[in-house]
Amino acid sequence: MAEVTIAGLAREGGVGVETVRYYQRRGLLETPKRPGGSGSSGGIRRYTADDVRRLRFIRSAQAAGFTLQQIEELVALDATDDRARARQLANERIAALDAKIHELKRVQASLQRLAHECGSGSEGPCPILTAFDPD
Amino acid sequence: MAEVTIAGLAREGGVGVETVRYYQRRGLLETPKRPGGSGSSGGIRRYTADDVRRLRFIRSAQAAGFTLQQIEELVALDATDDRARARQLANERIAALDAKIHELKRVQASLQRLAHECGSGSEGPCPILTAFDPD
DNA sequence: ATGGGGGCCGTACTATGGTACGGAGTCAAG
DNA sequence: CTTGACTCCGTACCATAGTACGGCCCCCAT
Repeated sequence: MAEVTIAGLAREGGVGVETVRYYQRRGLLETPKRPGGSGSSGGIRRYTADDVRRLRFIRSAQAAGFTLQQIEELVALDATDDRARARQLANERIAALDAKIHELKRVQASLQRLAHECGSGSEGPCPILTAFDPD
Repeated sequence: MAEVTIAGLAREGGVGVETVRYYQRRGLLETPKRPGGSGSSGGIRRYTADDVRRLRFIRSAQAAGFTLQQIEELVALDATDDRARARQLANERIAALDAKIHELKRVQASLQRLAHECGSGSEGPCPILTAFDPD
């Protein structure tokens, strides 16, 4: 893949340009040097496949429930080889995801019950407020 | 259960007093009348088991991924018996939860792979940045 | 060489879901 | 009948994760 401008990077990562710039400000993405060899304030930055990977990593980690701050730590960790810490963060998150998945299933079941009770005909109360009650 | 003050309601719902007041401002919880029969600016409000149920409903619905705005609609809906709309909201959320659960499982698997690859000994790169790569 | 579409940068604004604060009122126990 | 804990209310502030804007610069095609 050829090097791209910030708009290309954003497109590859499925985010907006402003989001990329925001991640740079947060230190999650590097800001490559401007090739300013001749001009007064430099040229246009170019981004590599590595940058795309990193941006995608951020999005996946976010989907995993990591906050940007934690992702900051993960990115830093990738450089330092502190395996123990990396394992710790991963395991913490795995446990948290386990809990989250179970909770989502629980509320999903409640919703299914609600949709069912609410679904037939148009009689009766359709008890929204008690939908989650006897969990 | 006897009637309680706002602190009791908050405790029952597992939130802070300020959060209860915030929900009242948002119209998610009702604000009972102050028993101001005799004084200059009324007394202290009392909350019932119904209010506790409602507060718990809000928390569960939030856990289900509804925003407070959507919960506002659900609460309003409970009064109007618009079954079709209630069913629609429930089904939308069920589908969204399905997608979310699958995504969480996916990233959880990636984390498990990461923890495993990162877990033995202390050699090699421990590829955090590529942990989510070949999804 | 010029015009337009990006890129660059700082700063400001947004939405969501709270959390904190200060002053005044109220209530129950000692 | 005072003290101290709690309530009430308005308003202000916070963190998170962006999103928008305006001015300037750069680069490439026409």
